[in-house]
Amino acid sequence: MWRDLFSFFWSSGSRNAMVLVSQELGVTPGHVKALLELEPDQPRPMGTLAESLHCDASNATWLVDRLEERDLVERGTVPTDRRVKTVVLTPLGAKTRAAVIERLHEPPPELLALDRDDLEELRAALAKLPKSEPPFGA
Amino acid sequence: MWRDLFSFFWSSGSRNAMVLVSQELGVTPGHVKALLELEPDQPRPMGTLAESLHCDASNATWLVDRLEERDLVERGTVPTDRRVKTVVLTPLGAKTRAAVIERLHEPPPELLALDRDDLEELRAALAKLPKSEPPFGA
DNA sequence: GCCGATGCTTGAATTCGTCAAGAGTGGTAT
DNA sequence: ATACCACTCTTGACGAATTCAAGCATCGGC
Repeated sequence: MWRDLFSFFWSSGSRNAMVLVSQELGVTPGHVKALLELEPDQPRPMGTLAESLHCDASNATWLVDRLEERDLVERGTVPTDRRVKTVVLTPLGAKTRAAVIERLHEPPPELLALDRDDLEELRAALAKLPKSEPPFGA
Repeated sequence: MWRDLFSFFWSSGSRNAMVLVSQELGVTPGHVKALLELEPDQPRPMGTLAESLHCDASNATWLVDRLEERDLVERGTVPTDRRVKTVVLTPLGAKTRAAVIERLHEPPPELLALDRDDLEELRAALAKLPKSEPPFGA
């Protein structure tokens, strides 16, 4: 049962969807992961970014450095605490992020092979899955 | 719709299941990826291994080197073409691979939270998915 | 027997990830 | 205020994973 779902995911392009997408858009998988964690016009402290990326603070620094080099994000500060540095998407960053999400949400061909009824059935069943906080894009 | 499924995989432990499993078993994620591509007692040329791993030939060389160091695989040759080197699981390798598969197939807690009816519904819907050749373990 | 194509390996460079140490700031207690 | 500890981010060292360019041996025609 679970194996069906897992195997499907593993075999379909979904497993390395992010790798493929990042190649298409000329960025690295790391860039993509980070971009997805940032909401447009919503600066975020490095710390919470590292946390939701499940990685070291120094790794977050490195990632943001790479993103900043390519004008995808900008660093900022908060007046209340001069220790924290924030990260926010630039217009280019927001655009790239939107493209990534658009591209990631394209269903794999395996799913498109299903007919309308089967799709609806699957949809209904999936709706029962507990909502683990959606990672991006509502 | 597809987004539900994708988001589920993304958010649930499944995304880094391989990382966790490899830590448990004392191998690296790279080891795991490679092990899953090898059938026991079925030597495989490096080339096709690299291909199904979607990686460079030199990367495959590097990976197999690491596996060989740990006695998980052995290199061999084919009599018909002395250029190709084959890779085959050792007994230890086969055992490790089985453990990995066993562990990977355990469903994530999110799924276990569903009640029996919902599970059955999901199962029925998934059964309609086209069979993309199962990557491992029947 | 030469010559281009093929299969693998080697070496350098890049990305990603962790850990240890440091610089700067904030908060608190004396 | 000053001393001290905690917190945030950065830097540096290192290992894992990945790619590219170059090299070596071998194969397959011609």
